[in-house]
Amino acid sequence: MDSTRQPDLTRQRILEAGFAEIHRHGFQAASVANILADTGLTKGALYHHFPSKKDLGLAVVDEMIGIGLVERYIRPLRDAAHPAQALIELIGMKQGISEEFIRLGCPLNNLMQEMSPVDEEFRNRLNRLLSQWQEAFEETLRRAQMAGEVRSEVNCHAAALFIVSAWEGCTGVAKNMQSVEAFRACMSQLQGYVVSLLKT
Amino acid sequence: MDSTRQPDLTRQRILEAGFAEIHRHGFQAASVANILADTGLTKGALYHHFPSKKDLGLAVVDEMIGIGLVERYIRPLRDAAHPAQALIELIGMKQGISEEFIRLGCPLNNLMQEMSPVDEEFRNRLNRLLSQWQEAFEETLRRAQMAGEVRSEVNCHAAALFIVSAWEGCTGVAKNMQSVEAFRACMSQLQGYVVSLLKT
DNA sequence: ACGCATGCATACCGGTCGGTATGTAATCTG
DNA sequence: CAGATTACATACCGACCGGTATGCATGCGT
Repeated sequence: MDSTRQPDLTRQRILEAGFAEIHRHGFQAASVANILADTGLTKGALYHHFPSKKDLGLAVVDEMIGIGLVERYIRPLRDAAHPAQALIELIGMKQGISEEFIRLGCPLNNLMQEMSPVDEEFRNRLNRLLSQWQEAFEETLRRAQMAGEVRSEVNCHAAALFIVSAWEGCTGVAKNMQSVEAFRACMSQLQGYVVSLLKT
Repeated sequence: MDSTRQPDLTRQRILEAGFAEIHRHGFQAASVANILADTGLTKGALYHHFPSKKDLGLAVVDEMIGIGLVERYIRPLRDAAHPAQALIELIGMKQGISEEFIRLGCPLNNLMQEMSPVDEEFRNRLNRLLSQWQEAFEETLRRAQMAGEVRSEVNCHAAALFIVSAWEGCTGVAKNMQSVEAFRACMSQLQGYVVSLLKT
């Protein structure tokens, strides 16, 4: 039996259940009781590892959403040998889009829309992730620009901001329409925008 | 003294206070008590005009957000003599963007992100507004296409979907960054996308 | 002028919320 | 092996939530 104490593992379980609950209901409507029910733990455990519900939420942002963002979207761009191609492929999204993701939306976008006007600390943490993402796009565009693939007059910073914004917009609208097709159609238009930045 | 009974006026006051409260905190976190405090009314008044908090929310969607959407964005497009120009100008947003709007975001987008996965009735009502908006863009693009201003191979339906999505994405990101500049920069890129649909 | 529906105010209720105080067993330290 | 600290479980609390039952005054139809 390894039913011995494994504090960092229980912490991780709380984080995962917290992420799922927040993804489903948003942060404010997320119920601590539900998180505990999912994990089989009790309040003693949660409030031992996290001072408050808000701290749990912030930890979910950093340790779940942030890490996922880097692994899924940022690192593939940084590691890409051919930046322009990698960017277009990433927006193409060969990787299966889970139904769940369409139904519940992008966790980062969800929390931004909900928490930004309400709590400065949330806003700052979320904004940090957003900036990382934007910078990854900007860096990729700049690399492609230096490689002569992107037109020299393109403002990479503004273009990167727009890509992030449009991406989140596409996921948001697709969530409302509950339509994977709409998402693909929308992202396809975004792909067209990126292509329009390339040299002919 | 006109402190006589004016039921439709009090109903309107509840709607307006409800809209403001929902805009600030979202629907689920919106407090009925706050709405009443803002109006100076009591629960008796609210639950006389609306069966439940949810019904008030749905009425806010239809009678406040929906009407505002039509007046501000849809009708100017329908009435425009020169569709392409009107579309680009609308995205250009000469009309002052209130700080409030940047801080709190687009009411339609906020509610979509919050309520779509949670409540089907909300999702349907919101989706109806979204579709109206998209159709207004589509119609405008099609008119411009028939006038020979937009390239004939452009898919007006998909382009309209993207414009709506990117628009909401821009407001969402600007809200998170709390930056009017970011919003303008982002919308400027969207403007560039629309221009790219025109004949050279 | 009278009766009755309408328009609101007041008081109250059960339920859920995040958070805390306390207890206790397991683990680490010396 | 003893003591201290860590890692939880249990029980409980006040605050707020949306909603309801009731009361009462106004305005309207007749």
